[in-house]
Amino acid sequence: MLDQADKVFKAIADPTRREIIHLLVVASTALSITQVTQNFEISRQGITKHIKSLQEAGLVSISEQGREKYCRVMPVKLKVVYDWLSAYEKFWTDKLSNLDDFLDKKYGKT
Amino acid sequence: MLDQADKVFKAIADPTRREIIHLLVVASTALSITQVTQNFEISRQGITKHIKSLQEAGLVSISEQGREKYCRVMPVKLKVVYDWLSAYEKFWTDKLSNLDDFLDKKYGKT
DNA sequence: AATTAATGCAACCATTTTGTTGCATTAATC
DNA sequence: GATTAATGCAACAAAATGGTTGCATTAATT
Repeated sequence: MLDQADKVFKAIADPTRREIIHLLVVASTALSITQVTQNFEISRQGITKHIKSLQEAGLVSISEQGREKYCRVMPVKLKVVYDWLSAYEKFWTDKLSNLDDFLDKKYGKT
Repeated sequence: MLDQADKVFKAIADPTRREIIHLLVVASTALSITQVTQNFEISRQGITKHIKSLQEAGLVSISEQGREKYCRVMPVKLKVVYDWLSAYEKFWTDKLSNLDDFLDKKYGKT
């Protein structure tokens, strides 16, 4: 069984799913499955599968309303990715600390 | 053909590959394929395949030295993920800006 | 009540992924 | 020169992925 973080990483690995996330954030409102589908070239069932995987990752929550299912994005769930990345962030945000690391290693930590 | 960003997202989707990245960052030195393998339960060939996918994503660079291949991690390549995330970062870093967005929408932007 | 629209369910398919094993090759060591 | 160690190459297999289609169900509309 994949843990939640794993599901999020897998969910965002697919470009279509990243686009769905983007669409729902930009829409800034819940969209039905049909409405989501209209923004893509693939079939409704294809979209449904993607949404299911997003839902299992917690990235999308669904509320039923009559015969429609409204999908709302939960961007906060992307935080696990952000947290994982934060351990490596220093490698691109702070050139100086890279140099520090380098010098620490070369001349010994003070 | 997958673009580079896509390869990075796919590369980090696998937990073993995320562990390899972590191992190489912690090691803070290049490790041979055999050395990497010793830190996992799976076969050398399994590791080799993972390293190949990390290499194709640009996340690992390899230098040959005699009969050995040394793997060095290039964490800066994770920046594409960070950049993608930055569009959503506001949803967990700043509660106030969420409220601002909400009020902007409800009462109109000033 | 009949029709239409939104979705669910299931089967199917091709491709990719994640792993394995066996054997070959090449480089280092005794 | 023979042996050992690090890796490459190739075949294989199981499972997951990303997509399709056909038909059923349920809810809304006319």
